Amino acid sequence: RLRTWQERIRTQDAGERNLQFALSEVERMSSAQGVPKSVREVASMIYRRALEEDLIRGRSIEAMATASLYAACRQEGIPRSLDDFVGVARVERREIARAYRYISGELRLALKPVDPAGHVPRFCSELSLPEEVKRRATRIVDETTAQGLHAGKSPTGFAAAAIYLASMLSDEKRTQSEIADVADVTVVTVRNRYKEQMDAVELGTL
Amino acid sequence: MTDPAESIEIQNVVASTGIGQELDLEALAEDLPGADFNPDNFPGLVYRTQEPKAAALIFRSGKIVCTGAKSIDDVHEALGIIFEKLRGLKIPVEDDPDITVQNIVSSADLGHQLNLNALAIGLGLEDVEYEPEQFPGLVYRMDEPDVVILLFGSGKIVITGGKRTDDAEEAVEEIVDRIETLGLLG
DNA sequence: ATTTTACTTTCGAAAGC
DNA sequence: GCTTTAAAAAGTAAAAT
Repeated sequence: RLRTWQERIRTQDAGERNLQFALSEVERMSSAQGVPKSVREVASMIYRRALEEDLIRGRSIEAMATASLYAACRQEGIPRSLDDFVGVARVERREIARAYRYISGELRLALKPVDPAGHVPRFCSELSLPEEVKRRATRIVDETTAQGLHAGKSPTGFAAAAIYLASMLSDEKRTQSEIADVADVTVVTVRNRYKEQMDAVELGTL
Repeated sequence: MTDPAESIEIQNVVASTGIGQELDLEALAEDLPGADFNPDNFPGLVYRTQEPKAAALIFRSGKIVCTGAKSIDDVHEALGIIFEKLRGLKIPVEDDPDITVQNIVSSADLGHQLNLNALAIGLGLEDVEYEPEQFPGLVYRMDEPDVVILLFGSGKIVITGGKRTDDAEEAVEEIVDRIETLGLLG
């Protein structure tokens, strides 16, 4: 039995081993970030497609695996920022970002821009905020987004600001610092964005 | 309404040329005050001109890259200064070296705020890169003229990748046209 | 809490790893 | 692919005041 196993390892071509490594990395990072199983499968599929299209050769397998996972989250609407994976990946951010652009373009994923509203439920849960705040924050994001106020802004920072505003409006206040921490942005960003949103929305309608 | 094309400002011109003569950069670094030469780091010697302000990368082969100039005339002027400096050092420089503009970076203002999300979808996700997590600008690759345009929520834009002054002008007209057609301008 | 400095993106050439 | 140069756009971050 051992001999057959060793035989298999020996005769396995490098490509197979690399694929296994990539998929195990997808699993590892998914677990670390709590990515659902269905999305991990999409990530595996994206990576296999990239392999078929010969997009992997000459590039970092780790970066391509991470990019596949991030792309899968984007495609499936599971809000996770690229920085969430930078923390668990073994390659630097710059390389992951480049790999993501490459995969996204070559595989024609045509992913739509991130909707800041997608981050609201997750952040609210981590802050133990009630449903009411979540609904208000989502409404603030939807309203300001419809005005195009989010153009060029960080989706996580934008969502964080709306939650800060909503939490105050609902008498469930969380400090800028608490919110900034779960969103992984600075208090300065929360402050800047929430001031803009404050001016843009009709407080009475919330 | 002011024409966006008239707001175009050239910010940087990159050009290449050559003096048709091999150079000893070690010696040149000694003779040229202000020259930076770190061969371990980069093979080119860096020399900066004050007026017009520009930076030149001078290579052992005698080829030179000039960057930072605000106009094509400034590129010629800056390189002219460098040619004279070299001649002053008894280095033979061709009479009138060919100077090739490789890239022109321009900025402009469309005069209206832009909804980049809507624009990303409208212009076609295939030709667009818009990742606000990473960078606030929308990157649009245009075919004709062959340039890359960075569009911001403020309506300010950057045009780069063009080799002719006209490229930026044509690009602005084209992008304004496309945005208007989409009903996303103003 | 505000100011300054710095990094993100796009582009191109150069010589060489 | 990287190294270096310069420049704009606007957002974000970190260090300094």
